[in-house]
Amino acid sequence: MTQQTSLPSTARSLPIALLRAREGVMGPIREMLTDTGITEQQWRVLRVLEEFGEMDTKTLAQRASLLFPSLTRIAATLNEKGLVTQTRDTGDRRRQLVAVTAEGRALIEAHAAEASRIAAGFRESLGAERYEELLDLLALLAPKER
Amino acid sequence: MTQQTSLPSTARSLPIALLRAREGVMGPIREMLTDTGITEQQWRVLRVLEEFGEMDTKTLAQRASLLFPSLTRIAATLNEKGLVTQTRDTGDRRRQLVAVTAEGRALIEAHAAEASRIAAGFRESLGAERYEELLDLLALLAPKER
DNA sequence: GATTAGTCCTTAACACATTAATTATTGCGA
DNA sequence: TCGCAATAATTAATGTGTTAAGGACTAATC
Repeated sequence: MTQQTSLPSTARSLPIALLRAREGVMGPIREMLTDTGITEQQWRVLRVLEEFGEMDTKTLAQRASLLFPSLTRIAATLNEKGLVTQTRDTGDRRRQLVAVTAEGRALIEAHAAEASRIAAGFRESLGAERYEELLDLLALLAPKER
Repeated sequence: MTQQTSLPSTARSLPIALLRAREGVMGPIREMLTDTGITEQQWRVLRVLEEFGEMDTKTLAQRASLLFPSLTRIAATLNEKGLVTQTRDTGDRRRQLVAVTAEGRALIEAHAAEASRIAAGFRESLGAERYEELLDLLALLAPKER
């Protein structure tokens, strides 16, 4: 009596499908980032800071979808590159505030046109309706807020 | 005159949405894998080998969505654990063939029930129709075959 | 059959992901 | 105020992702 529980074929596996879709999407983006000298995660951090302004690292980690230990290194790297500042919260010295510098903003703006062109390309390739639908479906799978 | 090219809000960014969806999906799966002693990628390799049988590493890497250097390390690790075998192709000694062992198969079967329960859970939470639709949309974004 | 190019795989180097342990600071209660 | 739990951040350890370079073998060309 072998159990023979039917695992889904790897070809229709949701985790693998998500992985492969992300590979496909990141391809052109990685090309763009190559000549910025920063990584995909560093770009995400800058984007979030530019959109929402200075914030504490906990909020930053959530918005950029990064774990704390990763953010520690990334913030330090971006600081060394002069793209962000790190300051202690005077009220609670455990907390750290991060903000994008003028140089960081300049880096984003220098590539904003290409980045939005790439994003628009994917939107167009799926069609606006299916694209929005996809984003909604993906949001349903995201981890619940805590 | 600031340029003000409209980058999509990070909240509606496709790469970030894919990342967060994957986090959500991997949560329960990671829990399951914790007591197997193997990683998510190692599990993927075993799954592919169990589904398709022995194959060369190039094919294996494609089916498991892994880059070659990663697969080199992962196959070596799985070999040490006694979960796969690695043999040279006698016809072309550059090539390597990988196969799952009985022990590897046993590991999969020991967790197949829980794995398929998790997969079914996601399918149910979205509804079968939207679930299939999601897989189709994701497939459209995957890298083109070469 | 020696040179050359191409293919398969490995190694190296650096950055990130994940989990766990550690440090620094704050807040609370005996 | 002393200790102790809770929170914010860092460090450590292991494994993977990515790019580039290297090594081994094969195939093509002359």
